[in-house]
Amino acid sequence: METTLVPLRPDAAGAPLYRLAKRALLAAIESGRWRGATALPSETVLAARLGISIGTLRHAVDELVAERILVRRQGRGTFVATHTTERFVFQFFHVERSDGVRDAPQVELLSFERERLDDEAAEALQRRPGDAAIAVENRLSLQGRPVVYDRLVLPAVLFRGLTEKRLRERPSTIYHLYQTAFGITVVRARERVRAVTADRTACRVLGVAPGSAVLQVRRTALTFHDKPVEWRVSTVTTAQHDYVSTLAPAA
Amino acid sequence: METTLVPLRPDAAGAPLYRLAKRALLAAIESGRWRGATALPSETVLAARLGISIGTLRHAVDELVAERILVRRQGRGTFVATHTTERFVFQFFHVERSDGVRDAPQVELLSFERERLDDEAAEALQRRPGDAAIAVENRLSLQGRPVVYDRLVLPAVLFRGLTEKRLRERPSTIYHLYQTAFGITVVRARERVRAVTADRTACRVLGVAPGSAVLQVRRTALTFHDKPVEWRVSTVTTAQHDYVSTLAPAA
DNA sequence: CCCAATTTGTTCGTATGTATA
DNA sequence: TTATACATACGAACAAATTGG
Repeated sequence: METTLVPLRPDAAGAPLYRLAKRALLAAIESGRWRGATALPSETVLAARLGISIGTLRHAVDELVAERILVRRQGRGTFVATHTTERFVFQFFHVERSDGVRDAPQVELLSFERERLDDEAAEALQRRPGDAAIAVENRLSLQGRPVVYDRLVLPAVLFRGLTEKRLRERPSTIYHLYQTAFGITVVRARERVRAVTADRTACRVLGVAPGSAVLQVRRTALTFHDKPVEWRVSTVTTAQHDYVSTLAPAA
Repeated sequence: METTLVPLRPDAAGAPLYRLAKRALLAAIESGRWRGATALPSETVLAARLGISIGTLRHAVDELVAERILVRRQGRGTFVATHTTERFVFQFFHVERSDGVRDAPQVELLSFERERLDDEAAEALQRRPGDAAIAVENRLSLQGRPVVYDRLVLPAVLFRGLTEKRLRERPSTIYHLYQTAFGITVVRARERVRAVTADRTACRVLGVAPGSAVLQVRRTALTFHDKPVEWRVSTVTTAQHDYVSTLAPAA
């Protein structure tokens, strides 16, 4: 599905030009055309292709940068944001040591299974209960200490060809694998947190005492247009760590 | 301390003009000159006063709007953001019903006392242990159900003249009171969440069973230049509610 | 109800500075 | 050094929302 950048025509709804430009860019980004290390065409070229002024194009790109979908680098170009370890840690991983030290977690794969969506996962993923799914369990450790027990559920249709081996041998983060191997870019996530008492599995995986209070984080990871692509329930020991709410825009 | 808007002069560090403009605007905002319902001078006027072009001024204002310090309204003007109930609910209150219904909480004042800063509060507020402080306890209910038990600690120096009566008779949110009565504008907050077992006080205030798991949220509320002005520990029952992490920039 | 004044929102164009390869 | 890319800054014109007469 190759989209082409053509001169923009006014919208029925009367949307401003820069939003039309944003939509056009987003469609091109979704098509995967600019994935990887190659930069987008320069602002001059993009503006010319879309038949708009450079200022208007910049307005569109500004918004995509604010949404962390694009990254601009002066002198180099504009790129589709990739899921490097840094981005994972700072945008999607919200657990850090109580003294404030942030660190990338070490991940251990505990299980990989094919299953069916239960009601909760189905609702979160906007699919039907019983649809084919892949369930993955991970243990995340910080400074050698087990801290998070993750259970991921993925719609099988979106991740055809995903095997335990591929998951195990990925060179970078899971979201980076989604992006490079399946063309699925996670752009943001919704998380809801509650306190529960640790169940047997959590006790075993995290080594906490039965009955201790742990955090349960329910995450829906979204790609473009807020389409859900992953459902994840994380159990977090907060004996020596905290869940940190994403901070507001930087000064 | 009345600051004046005068033509900008280049910076020693070579900072861009729009950042100098932003700093100048921020200083004027902090001085309290534009607090309340009155709009800022129009963009044309501000640009003229600062001796810069309208585009450059808009760049500066754009950033302040992104940081939720200013609010623009087409046809009306630009205003200093106020702590209305809406802003409180959407920017600073992170608890909502598990089914996703967001609602403004009803607040009950439980206690109001003068005390001294303990080590933890002192560190969070960047003050010395033993400094004079005011401690306030609140119970927040949603749909008539007690959900949050808040304990606030305020440095007494910043809130001279704060009495139980004034707190009780405030017409709007607590942050609105800070803003209007003490000239303290909370612009953002840092929160760290952990799971704990409810202590006696929490059980009594929230009516939960002893030993149940509850959330503990530690918040440092910040004003301009990230200066801490309030330390708050909230205990949240998540039997029927969730703590929702602030969502990324909207599409 | 419409008109006029005011204010922000959008769009265009141009020139120059700064970082990178 | 040179070319290219984004960053900053200026100015102008018109559109859209709001307010008050």
